[in-house]
Amino acid sequence: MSQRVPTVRDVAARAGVSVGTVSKALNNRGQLREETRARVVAAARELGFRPNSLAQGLQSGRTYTVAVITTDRFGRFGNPLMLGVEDALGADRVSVFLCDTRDDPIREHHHAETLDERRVDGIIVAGRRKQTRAPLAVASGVPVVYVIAQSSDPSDFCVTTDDVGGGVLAARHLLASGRTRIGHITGPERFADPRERAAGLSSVLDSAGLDLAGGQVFYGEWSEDWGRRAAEMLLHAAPDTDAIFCGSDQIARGVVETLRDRRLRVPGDIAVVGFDNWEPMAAGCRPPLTTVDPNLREVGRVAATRLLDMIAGRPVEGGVETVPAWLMLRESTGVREAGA
Amino acid sequence: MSQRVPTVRDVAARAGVSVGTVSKALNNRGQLREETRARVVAAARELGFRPNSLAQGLQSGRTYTVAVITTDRFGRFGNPLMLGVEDALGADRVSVFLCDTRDDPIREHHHAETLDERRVDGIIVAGRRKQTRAPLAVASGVPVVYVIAQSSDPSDFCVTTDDVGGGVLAARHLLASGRTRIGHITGPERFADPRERAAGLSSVLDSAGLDLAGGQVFYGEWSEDWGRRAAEMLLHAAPDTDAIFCGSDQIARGVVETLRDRRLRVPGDIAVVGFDNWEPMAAGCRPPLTTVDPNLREVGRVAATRLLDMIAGRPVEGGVETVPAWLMLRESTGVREAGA
DNA sequence: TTGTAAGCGTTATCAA
DNA sequence: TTGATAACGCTTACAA
Repeated sequence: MSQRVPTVRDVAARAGVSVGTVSKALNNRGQLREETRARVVAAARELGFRPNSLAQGLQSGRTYTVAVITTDRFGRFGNPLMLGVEDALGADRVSVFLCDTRDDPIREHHHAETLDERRVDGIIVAGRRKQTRAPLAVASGVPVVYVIAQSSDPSDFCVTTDDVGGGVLAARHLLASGRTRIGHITGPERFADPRERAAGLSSVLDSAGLDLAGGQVFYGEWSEDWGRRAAEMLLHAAPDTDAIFCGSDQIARGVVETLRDRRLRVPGDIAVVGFDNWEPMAAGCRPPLTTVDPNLREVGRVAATRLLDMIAGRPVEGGVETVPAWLMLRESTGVREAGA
Repeated sequence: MSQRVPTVRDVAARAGVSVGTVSKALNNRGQLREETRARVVAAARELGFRPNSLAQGLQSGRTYTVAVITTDRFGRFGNPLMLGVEDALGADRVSVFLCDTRDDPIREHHHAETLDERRVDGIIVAGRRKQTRAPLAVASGVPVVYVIAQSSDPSDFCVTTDDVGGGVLAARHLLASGRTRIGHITGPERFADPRERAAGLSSVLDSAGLDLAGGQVFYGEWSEDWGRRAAEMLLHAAPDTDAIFCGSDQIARGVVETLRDRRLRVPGDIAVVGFDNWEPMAAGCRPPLTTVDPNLREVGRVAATRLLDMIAGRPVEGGVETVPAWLMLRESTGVREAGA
């Protein structure tokens, strides 16, 4: 099976030089006759030589490897984040260990140990929700960047989404489209993310001298079903509602369904804004959903970039960096139909 | 920043023994006085010693690392697969490099090179669709397992989903629920996956002496919108249809929406079966979708297990191993309501 | 029972 | 311009 892989020594022998020369030739270091360098390069190619990165890492102390520890790789959350991480890391030939803790502290600890042993250059710890967590138990000296969930140690660096800003974005857009009776249906009140989104909405409504339709934020679950039920409740409390901002695209789907059942047109009678920009959910909706994109890909990119900074020894201040959200415009907030 | 990490030498010094003794003590090898072993272990713990896995790998030729090369980490596909892979690998302290090619051959080649250099123990190449692809261009001798997309080299090993079987499952279930006028709406005809699902359905209908409602398979796109449009077409062609098997949960969502618009009850008038068991789509549907689960987690588990076999030198025959699908029962195929 | 030393595949230093 | 040689941190014969 496992045939012998050529080493610098093999290349050296074939090129008729010493191993030191091979190393210099292949890494463009030191002074070498051009002819020699060419001969070495040729020999290396002929043998299909690939430098053993373990040996390189052992010698250099750098592994060109970072790990992403995530509590959930399911669904909408982890994927755009990973994309952004790879955007930033890919250029540098940095490879990514993916570690899923499945929300289990034991697993996390286990992974942290393994990563220590593997001498990764840095670690990105990604949480699913905005909350404070204990710092990762890893060898001191290894750079760590926290994503979304931030470390309880204020000297740690964290990058996160702008949920308040997302709420503001949605609210301003609805006001600009001429809506004034805006309701809000979202996830569990015990989580910070939905509370921040609601805060963003409220701040805009306050400045405009408007009240929340239905007189309250409808906190509930992250499900379509909650969207359906809450929409009933909201419309019961405030039948003249002309817009609903939803804390997730899933909730928005449920809301839209209820509206359709009630023969209310979207956006004709009621405009709907979602949150997440979870493509299959938002684009598949009828009508397609205008929704706040939390910019997770950019979050990932920023996290990885800062991590590279730290690895390179460039100072990165502790604290939280917030990445702005943006609004994906689709039809659910389109201009009111003529005659509506 | 980067403080010095303790080595065997440090542990040896602290325990007052030699490095060789440390190694033996920590790895339970050779004959050692129990007292000495304990002293070494204590010293190691006090120093927070973690063996450098690069050095271990260099020396042993094993890195306890495998890579998963995937063409798309988006959405429903990659996540359950990765879960299964980690199920099988986790026990062994094997870490996973995640490489996303973004469907770009250049990127794939680039990743293959890097993985060669890193001396990964094995590689899982995951495609999104059932098709034949060129073998991964990697150093000979490195075990590779293909997932879903199979290698054109018949001596390579591939594990894949049972789409024919999935179609059979759906069909039998519908027949068993008393449906006889079954239509089929699915994805693009140019892909093998939807064709196989259709073949499974047809085989069952044939044996039962039944025809496909609407007289044809409705091939189209993997979108809700296609589901909506195709449902109209199907009902136009065959108004007495009493069940629709859909090639994806997204399509099924669209179908269900059209049925609701037409005041047709699901499952009362028409039963609907989806494909994928993509939780948020299928469970969020009203009514929740009965759907074929292609068992991707198991596919991942099998792939990783076979890869470990190959790495361990246990022979694994080339060819394709098919993992059975199963049916997730929800309400969209429930018993007909009384009086319907 | 323990210590010494060679070797894994690189890179880097210093001589030649 | 090139070649020896010593690290890097570990495991493992083999010697003590």
